[in-house]
Amino acid sequence: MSSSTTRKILVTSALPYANGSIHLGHLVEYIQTDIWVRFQKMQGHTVHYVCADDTHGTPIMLRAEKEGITPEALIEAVHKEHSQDFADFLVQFDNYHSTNSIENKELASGIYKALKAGGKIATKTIEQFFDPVKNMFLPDRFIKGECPKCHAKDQYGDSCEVCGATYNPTELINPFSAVSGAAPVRKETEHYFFKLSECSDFLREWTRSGTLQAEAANKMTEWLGEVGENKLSDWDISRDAPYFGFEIPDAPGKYFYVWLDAPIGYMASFKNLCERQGLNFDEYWAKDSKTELYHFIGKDILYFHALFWPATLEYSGYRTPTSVFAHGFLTVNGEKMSKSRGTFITARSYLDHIKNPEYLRYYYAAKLNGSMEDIDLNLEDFVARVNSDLVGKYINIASRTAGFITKQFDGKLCGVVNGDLSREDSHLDVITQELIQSADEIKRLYEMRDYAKALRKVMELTDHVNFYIADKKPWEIAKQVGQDGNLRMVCSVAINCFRLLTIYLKPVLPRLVTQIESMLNVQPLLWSDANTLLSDGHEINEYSHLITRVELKAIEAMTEANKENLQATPVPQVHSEQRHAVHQQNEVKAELPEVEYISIDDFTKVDLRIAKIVNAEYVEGAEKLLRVSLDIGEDKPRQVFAGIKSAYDPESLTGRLTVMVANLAPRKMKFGMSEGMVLAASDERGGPFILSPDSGAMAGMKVK
RNA sequence: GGUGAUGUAGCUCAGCUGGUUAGAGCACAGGAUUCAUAAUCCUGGGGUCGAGGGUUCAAGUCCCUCUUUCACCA
Repeated sequence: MSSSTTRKILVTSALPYANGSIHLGHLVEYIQTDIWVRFQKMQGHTVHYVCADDTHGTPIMLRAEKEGITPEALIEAVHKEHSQDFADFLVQFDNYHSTNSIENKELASGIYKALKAGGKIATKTIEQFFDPVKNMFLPDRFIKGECPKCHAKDQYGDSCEVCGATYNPTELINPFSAVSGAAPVRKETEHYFFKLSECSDFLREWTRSGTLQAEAANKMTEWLGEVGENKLSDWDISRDAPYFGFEIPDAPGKYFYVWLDAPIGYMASFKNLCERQGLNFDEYWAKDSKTELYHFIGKDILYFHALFWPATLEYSGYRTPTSVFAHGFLTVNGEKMSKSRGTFITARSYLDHIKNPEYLRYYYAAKLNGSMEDIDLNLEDFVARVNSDLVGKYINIASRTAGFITKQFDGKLCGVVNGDLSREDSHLDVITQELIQSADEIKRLYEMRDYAKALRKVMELTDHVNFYIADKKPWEIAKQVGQDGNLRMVCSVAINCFRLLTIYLKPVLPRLVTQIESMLNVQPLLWSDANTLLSDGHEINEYSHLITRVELKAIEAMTEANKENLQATPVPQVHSEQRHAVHQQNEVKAELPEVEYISIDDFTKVDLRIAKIVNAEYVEGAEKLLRVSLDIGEDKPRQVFAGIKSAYDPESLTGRLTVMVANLAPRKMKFGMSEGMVLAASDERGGPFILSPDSGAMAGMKVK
């Protein structure tokens, strides 16, 4: 069967960002990759599967600050959590490293120097938003404001979630920093660029050389433009301090943008593995490497992996990837994962409720076909499919025949390989042969990452084995006198078929298969074992239940638990500044499953004061605002624009006491400066309702 | 808005370069069976293949328009 020589393969999955937990969307990719890697290892090839946490960038820095810990402490904790999640889903990395590692720093610096020496680095002065309070430049995602198209409030600096418009943060109306709330100012800064615009010939060549799926290649031509047309612009690879990352050599205060060093993390993780295992790094990464290199990614980060990454490698003297395999997104019950529906499910939550990771591995595998199409996790279908295929069909084969062998034949099988085809029961050879002959087809499908078709084939074979058993009726043979040999033959055939099916399912169900190997009393199964059968007299161990059904109740409990989770997290978390090495797909904007507490210190930062409304009036041209003058015991009253026009007449407010935020950063509005904020309650049931203190409170008193 | 993909039985999906009455699994109904933690086997109902035009002897499959859902537009 296999005349193929041993291949040397390096495989990666995209690096998850160290800013949040692994969820079921992430797992599509890791499970897809892990199955492929296990499959290749079963072929006897030399395979190294490496990954790492993506640890740099503004969101990590700010989150660590918020939690009062160092970024290093944050990423170490997340690394531990991620590692455990992957291990529990049987994702078997050969190395799980970090982009904040010495190897990565050296490689990133080396690559940068090589690019610079090759004339591929330029500097340009650009203008960026700057937070004058926090003293830092702000990524687009950290600037919020009013959408220039539909005027929705509180939108991110890159796109509007209400109308879907995309724009530059400079176009936002009344922008403010999501970090400090201050109005950002424009400030010039020098940035470093990778001259991607000079790489289009190379990239056009590379993307056409069979490295990408057809759909992905289409997208590339869209990005690259027609021959002669240069649609690529240079890539901004630097960020200013403060930034959690690697400082650029000879450029104090300038740091590598997280996306520069993230994919280099693939190399760094492998280098770390090389150092521990004595492997030859250059054999895999040198320009003339004969080994294979594959990156599994989500389709949202194709841009980085099919343009920036190969160009970076090419022009810094390294080999380029053999292929980039992009997959689609995960939907749950046909929709985006949603916290309110309880379908935003973390890896840990799944394990807590469903326990068995192999159900999910099987279900994903049954859906994955190697294309960029999205896949749907339909929870009812999940239960039906897993129970029917794995318990009802596959495991049932062993369950219904192994007992005869152990009870009546001391666990000893008879040989089936030399069955005489002229015998009346030659059918048994037909079924066994069908299974053996399917090995190559299934192998081909795994290789192409069409696990859906591979498993459909395996389940078709499983059906055939069950037909066979129904046809032979071993339970009837067992009642007949003098038919022992026949009974033993039928069950031995079934057990042999079960073993073959087990080989085909091993990449998907590694833990279950380990148990089966022990029950069958065989060495760890390799793909080449599909050429052989169990010998005459081979002794198997007693069958005991290997797998239980998924309960729909467990699914319901899981989604319920995740709904509860949502209610505990009313505080929206600032979204990541960019897509990261792993897709952040379907991630709802309200981040972080944990409750976010603030300290008393955080609270006292807010200066709340009793304010006397000395005047209130309509603002010409404003639909929602009233101009309010507030006395808080200062020399002159504060001017505040409050969005309470819909609920209050100006006259009725004058003279009232209420509560204001006195130290909110002043904001220039269309109608003038607003020097604070009047607090008011509202939700879908009504409002706004401003607050009133009990009698005795005086203007200027601090509220705490 | 532009681009790409997507829409096939209740659910999840197959349908290659157009070719007989459109398929599978699950679910459902009836029957068989009892070795197997009701698993298995047989039979059956169920789809105007998103909508409308067109090309063709022949279209789920090619072309056009519209539409659903998703993504990308650095």
